[in-house]
Amino acid sequence: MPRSPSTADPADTSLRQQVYVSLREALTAGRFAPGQKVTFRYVAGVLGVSLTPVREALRRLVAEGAFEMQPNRSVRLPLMTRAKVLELRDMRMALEGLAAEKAALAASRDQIAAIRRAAREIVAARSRGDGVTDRQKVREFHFAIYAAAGQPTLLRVIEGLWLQTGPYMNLLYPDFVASPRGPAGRLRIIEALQARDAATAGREMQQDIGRALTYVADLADDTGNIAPARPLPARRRRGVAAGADAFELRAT
Amino acid sequence: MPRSPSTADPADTSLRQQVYVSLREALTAGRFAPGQKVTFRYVAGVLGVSLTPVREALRRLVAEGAFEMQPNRSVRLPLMTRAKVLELRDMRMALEGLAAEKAALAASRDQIAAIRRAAREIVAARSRGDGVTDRQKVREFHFAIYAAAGQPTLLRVIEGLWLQTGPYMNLLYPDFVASPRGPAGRLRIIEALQARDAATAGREMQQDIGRALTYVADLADDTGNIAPARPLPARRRRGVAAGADAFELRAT
DNA sequence: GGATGGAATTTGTGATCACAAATTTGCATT
DNA sequence: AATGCAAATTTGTGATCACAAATTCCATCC
Repeated sequence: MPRSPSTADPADTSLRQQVYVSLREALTAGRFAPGQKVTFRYVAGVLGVSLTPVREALRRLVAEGAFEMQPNRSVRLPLMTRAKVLELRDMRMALEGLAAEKAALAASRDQIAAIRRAAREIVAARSRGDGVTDRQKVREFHFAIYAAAGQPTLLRVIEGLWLQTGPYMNLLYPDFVASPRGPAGRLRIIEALQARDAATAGREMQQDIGRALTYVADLADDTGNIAPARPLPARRRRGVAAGADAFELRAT
Repeated sequence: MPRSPSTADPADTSLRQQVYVSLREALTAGRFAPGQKVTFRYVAGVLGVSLTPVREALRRLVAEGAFEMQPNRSVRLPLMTRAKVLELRDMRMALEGLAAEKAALAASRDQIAAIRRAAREIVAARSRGDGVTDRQKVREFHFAIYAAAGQPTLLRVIEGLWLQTGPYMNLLYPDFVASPRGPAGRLRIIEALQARDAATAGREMQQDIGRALTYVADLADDTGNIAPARPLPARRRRGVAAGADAFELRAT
């Protein structure tokens, strides 16, 4: 068993890995617009490396579905149609439900404490209106559970699915939080983990994900346009294109 | 939606893709031994290409979990422990069950006919003792169903999971067939698809996979050794290493 | 005889180059 | 002003090279 079951191996210091992590973070932070074309040389230029590591990092992200390759051999951020959101919803319900079941059976006292802490921090951040911390802690809450399941392959696949939904969850963030989701669902999950009740933990996790992504699906049409209920603050236009913000290579 | 939802895009004529397909086939055919190290230059030499396309193809397979990268930065075929088989079993039950449900709702008359045909050919091949055709048709039967579900992302992830179990299913083939699996389960699946009974189709698919992989799990120990009930015909030793057979670049 | 240390070899990584496919640009024509 | 077409530019692909990390080999020593 490799030391790090996650895809972001901190022991890997290769440029390829650094580029991969940078792109992943930029993706999660919503710094690519839907349908935006990403060229190898542009990424290489921004990060100050040659094409070689960029190629490998970008190709990996294509393999993971985070980017898509077009027939004319250019790489773009995929558009998110309503059908694709629903497909991802059902896959995430199945796999993250499974992970929650496993976590209920395997989570240690310390791991449950960490999960509970993340849940508290979500509430705190949301009451402050701190969206960045909110999203970060939501992710932390979920992955603390999935890591506690102790299933490295399952974890890797779930990470891949988040990578595909991530950019859009971010794009729709204000609406997403306004959706009917309070801390109650999370508390029920934690309770089930504590009680080692795998069936309930799985079911509650499925409901949580199902509600969230059904809501997101209703914001997407069939042509790949995402339509936020309220217009987004600035520079982010719906539809294709819009200029890319630069992203920096994380500190080494 | 890309023309080919599968990972093996026939329209892609790049060397990278050809190397990827070659490695994939060699993997599925069991031409790599568990734990066997695979060097870039060896693959490049056998296929008569430079390192560049080999790197990208092999890295993609690492990203898909078909190979694993060691801390000393060499690429190997992962060992298959009992725990990993069980993990893959549960993931496959969840996702292939989901795919069967979707297929029950979406499969066309023609698609169901193709599924039925594959099921018949499995029976025929098995009665002839034709293992190669048997395995091929089993794969065809399953993927005909998953393709009928019309969910490209789901299909891609399932293909990735098969790529991880494939080499070992092959290794254990004689035992696997001897396991208590007849055509009955497959017929029940087809019946459910025909009746558009999603719940039953999903449940039957889960049972089929659950039975098969539980059986395989019992043949694996915790150290990564696969122990066939009867010794395998020849040159294939259990445990680490054993020389690699060459594999050829498919006709272009 | 087995352990040890350093040289020789193997092997992955990143940069660079040549080239062909795709895209954009710019100009001429209707 | 819209259209067609060729030149110019952009961009992905594959090969090659230099280099450092890892591995193997082999002589030497206890």
